This record gives sequence, structure tokens and C-alpha cells, in this order.
Amino acid sequence: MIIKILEEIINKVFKENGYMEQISIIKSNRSDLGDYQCNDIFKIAKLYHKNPLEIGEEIVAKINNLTFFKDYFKEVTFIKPGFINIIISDNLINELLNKMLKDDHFNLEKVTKKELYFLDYGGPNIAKPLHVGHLRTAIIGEAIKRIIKFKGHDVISDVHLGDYGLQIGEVIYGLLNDKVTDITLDYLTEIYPKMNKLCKEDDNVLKACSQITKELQEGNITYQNLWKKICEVSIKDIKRMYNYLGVSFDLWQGESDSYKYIEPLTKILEAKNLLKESENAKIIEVKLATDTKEMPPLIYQKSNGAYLYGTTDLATIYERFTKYHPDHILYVVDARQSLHFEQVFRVCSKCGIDINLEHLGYGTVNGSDGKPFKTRSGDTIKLDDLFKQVKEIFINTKATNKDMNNQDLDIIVNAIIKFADLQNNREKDYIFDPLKFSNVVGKTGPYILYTYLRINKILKSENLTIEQLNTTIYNNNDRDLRIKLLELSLSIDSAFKEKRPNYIAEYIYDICVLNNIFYQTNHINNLEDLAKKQQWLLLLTLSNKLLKELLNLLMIEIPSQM
RNA sequence: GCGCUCGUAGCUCAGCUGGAUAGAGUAUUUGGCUACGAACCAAAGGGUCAGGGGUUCAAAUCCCUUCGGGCGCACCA
Repeated sequence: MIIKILEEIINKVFKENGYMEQISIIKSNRSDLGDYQCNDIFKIAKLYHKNPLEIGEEIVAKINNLTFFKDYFKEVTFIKPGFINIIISDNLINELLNKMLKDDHFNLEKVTKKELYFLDYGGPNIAKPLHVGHLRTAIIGEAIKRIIKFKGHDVISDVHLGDYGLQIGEVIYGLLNDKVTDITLDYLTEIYPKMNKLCKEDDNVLKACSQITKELQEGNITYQNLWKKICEVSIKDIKRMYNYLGVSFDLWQGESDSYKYIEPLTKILEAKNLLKESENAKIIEVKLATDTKEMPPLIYQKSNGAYLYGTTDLATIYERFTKYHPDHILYVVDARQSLHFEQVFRVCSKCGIDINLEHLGYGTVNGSDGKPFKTRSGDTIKLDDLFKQVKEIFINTKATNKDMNNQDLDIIVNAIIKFADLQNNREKDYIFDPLKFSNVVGKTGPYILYTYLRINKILKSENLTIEQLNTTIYNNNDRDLRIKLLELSLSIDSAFKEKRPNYIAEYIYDICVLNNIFYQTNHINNLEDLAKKQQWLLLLTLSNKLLKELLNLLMIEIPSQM
């Protein structure tokens, strides 16, 4: 909001001088020279064939002559070859902070048009416990959901289980083959990788599994009953894990739920003459005349009659389109599936399904060798084990807090893992290092929580009696913190726009660093200047209130102690 | 073969709608607890932003190219 105010004033000055282009103000990258800066003099100069020096000096002189200059600025200067540096007034800072204090949504601008987002993340497979790969989609997806809501839009989230594909056929084959009657989680955990391997080795087994899958999809009673049992056992465990992560979904649909929409969808596709036969399978061509790259068709129905996930994804979009009319459908899915989504999205546009479809890819979780992460025994690490491992390391490193209760421990372990993951740019692969995920010093979850609790302790020990800040700022550390708090909308907006939670993580960290510096240099409890004490208490109250709200966006809770 | 993606400090990563002196954490060296919690703070060293070319007043950021890593390309998800 601070940037917007500055832009409004300065744009007006530009316009009054005959320069009609919108200019923008950005955070200064030279904090020794100013709080904010404008670099657009160069562009204006070029457009009007003028010397940047001339324009800059002209504009800055005008700004300095504004009647209300002192209300907004401490200093506005022009520096060669074409930068306007702005130092804002303490008055403005405090006025805006007071607005944040009064408003229950931190004085953030409300969205003018509320939109409905459909968010598809999670996507765990039935019959497979959640592993480290599921961590990213779950927490990135949940964070994006919370950011969109915080911004003021509506979201419907769907876990979208992988519950009807070949993997189920494989598990059922295994069950029948092993003559298993009591389906347990342990059994499922074991059978899936086994069958997966077997199918890769033995083509006949693969064919049999594929046949089972097809018959299941067609309603075979025996398979249906087994499938229901598998779902029941598996979903219970998946829910337990999501619950532990603080991740929740509005819908618990899966591929299987889309089946009743395949028929109407097929009719549309047929009416538009999009379905083609090829090698006994039904396909949809998605190649465009403008393509320079190879673009394989989407396989709509396999030659044996079974459907694949391209089809269920399409049917699901059709369902959401007709039922909910969302403005956007976002998929938080591994970046390696980008081709699949491009195919699906192209079919949608051919069908006239007019929704903004977007694949929000995320990078692979790799081990230190740069290959997808595996445990020493070569398996993917289960989420349960990951959390257990981090918890153990944490308990062993922090020997001083033996009395910490289990709930607080879980909160901290969650914070460690989530903050370690979410501070990365989601689009890039990253190295999964158990040690990094257990670290408690530096740019970590514990650092954030520790800062919050330290500040909170001061607040609890003192009595806050004021509701508004006066016009004073007492020193530079104080000022830096105040300005950082004003920049909330910068981080929210960029995180929302690019659907990247790491901007929020970065902002949280920045606030905490400034809080720590403030804490270290400004002692509050024994202050004799009671007015100053109250001002600072109020400032820290706002800071911690904001922190808590932002941490919530990243699913990080606050422990009672640490 | 076609295409996508990445390469930034010893290590792990930010920064990428182009802006002034490229930032964190960690590791290394050093200083700070009789303190509202030292899981902290302060300081130092550490960089040809993979190489080369181009566009621009200005490039880590945009374009081209070479090299190097990862990934995807018809009946898995």
C-alpha cells in the first residue's frame, strides 16, 4: 500500500509536467540512499527525446514544492544518471501503521472482483503411503490455497486421489494372487512396490493387471468390493497424515468420481469430431499448426477399453466446469507432468471449456547425488519416517528442554520441515538433506518461532494501554522494522500473482531478523520513558500479530514454549 | 531426434515484469550474556552470477549460441 500511495503522488507530478506514462516506484536497493526509488526517468527521457538529468531535476523540484510534501516525505532527491530516491516521512509510516492496527485485515486492499479458484493438489495414490514426494504438493498446495483466500478470493480444494488407475489393478492382482483376506495398511505398503516391479519385468502380469483395471472400471463386483476395502484402509491413513500436516481439503474426490462424466464428455468430443481411432485406441490430436515441437496425442481410451488419467482429468474438468463454474483451476503437480497438462488443456480449449487452467509445477525432491531422493535401502522415505527422524534429531540437539510436551514438539517439527521446504522457489528441484531439515539455527522454522516467543514474552509481561502510534520513531532499527511491516502487500501480492509461497517465507524471515535486531538493541522492560515503552509495545504487538497470521499461511503454528 | 528445465560464495539456496555496490543461511575467523530467552546479535574474509556473443544509457535477469546437470516425449500416474 505504501508503494501505491507514492506512485499516485509521483505519477500526478509527472502528468502535470506532460509525461503521461505510468511510472512505478520500487523498494530501494540502496538503503543508504533512500527507502524507495523510481528508475523510470530513463524511459520517459527516451520517449520524449530529452535528457534524463533535465527531467529528473524538474520532477524532483516539483515534488519538493508540493504543499503537503512534509506529510509524506523526509527527502526526495535526484541522483545521476537518472534515479529518484525517496525517503518517506516518519509521519506517513506511523499513519499507515495505525491503519493496519485498526483494520482486521491489516488494511490490505480488497479485491474488486471475487473469483472462484479450484485447487487440485495432493493427488496421493490409494494403496501407497504418503512419501516425501507428497510433501511438496501438500504443503505448497495448501499454502497457495491459504494465500488465495487471504487475498480475498474463494477456493475449493480437491485432494484428487489416484484411486482408479492401473496401480489399483496391480494391487488387486497381488491380493488375489497372495489370497489375502485381511487387507491391512502394512500389506498395501508392501504389495504396491512389489507389483510395480513385477509388472515392469513380466509383460503377462502387466496385461492381467490392465485387464483387472478395465473390469474394475466397468463395475466388476468382486473387484469393486476389494477396491472399496483398499480405499477405506488407505484413505484413513492418508487423512491421518494430512491432518498431522495441517492440510485439509474441501473435496475428497478421486479419479473414480469422474467416471460418470466420461459419457457426456464423450458426446461433446464426438459432436466436435475430436475423437480418432489409432492403433485400436481412441485418441485426441492436440497438435497445433503453430507447433514446432512434437506433440503426441492425448490417449482417451486404451485399446483394451480402459481409461487413463488424461481422460479422468478431462472428465473432472468437465464436472467442475458444469457444477461450480470456477474462474480458475490450478494444479499443484510435479513439473515433470507439464506435457500431460498441456495436452489436457488443449483439449479443453478445443471443447470450448473456458476456464483459466494452470499447471503450477514444482521441482523434484532429490538426494545429495542429484537423483530423486531415496533412503539407504533404495526406497522412497515415508513421510511418517521423515517426521520421526527430524523429531529425534531435534530432541537430541535441544537437551535443555526436556519438559517440552509432545504437542509443542510436533508443532516445532512441522515448522522445521515446512519452513525448510517453502522457502525454496517451488519450480526448482531441490536437494533433500535430512540435516538441513533438522537444522534449528539460522534461517529456519525454529528461528522464526523463537523470535515470536521472545517478543511475546515481553508483551505478556507488560500492560499495553494505547491503541495508536504517535508520530515518533526512535531509532533506525525501530524505523526499519516499521517500514518492513508496511510492505505486507508487496509480499502477499507477489506470492499470490506467481503462486509462490517462498515470498511469504522470505517476508516472515525479514520481519524476524528485524525483530531480533530490535530486541537486541532496544531494551523495553526497564524503560523509564513510559510513552516510548507503550509505543514500542504497540509496535511489537502489531508485528507479532502479523507474524502469526503469515505463519498460518504456511501452516506453521506457534508452540506454547520451546 | 524433438522439447522442457536448471547452472549464482566451499555447501544449501534467494534474487529473474532489466536499474546504482549481486543477497541470505551454513561453514571459517573474531567480538558480545550480572540482559525482556545467546535457538540471538555485531564484524571479517569468501563471486568472471557456467563460457561466448547480442539487444540496451543500464543484463544474474531479455535474445542467440556452446558446454554441463536433470526431466519428458502413445496406451503408468
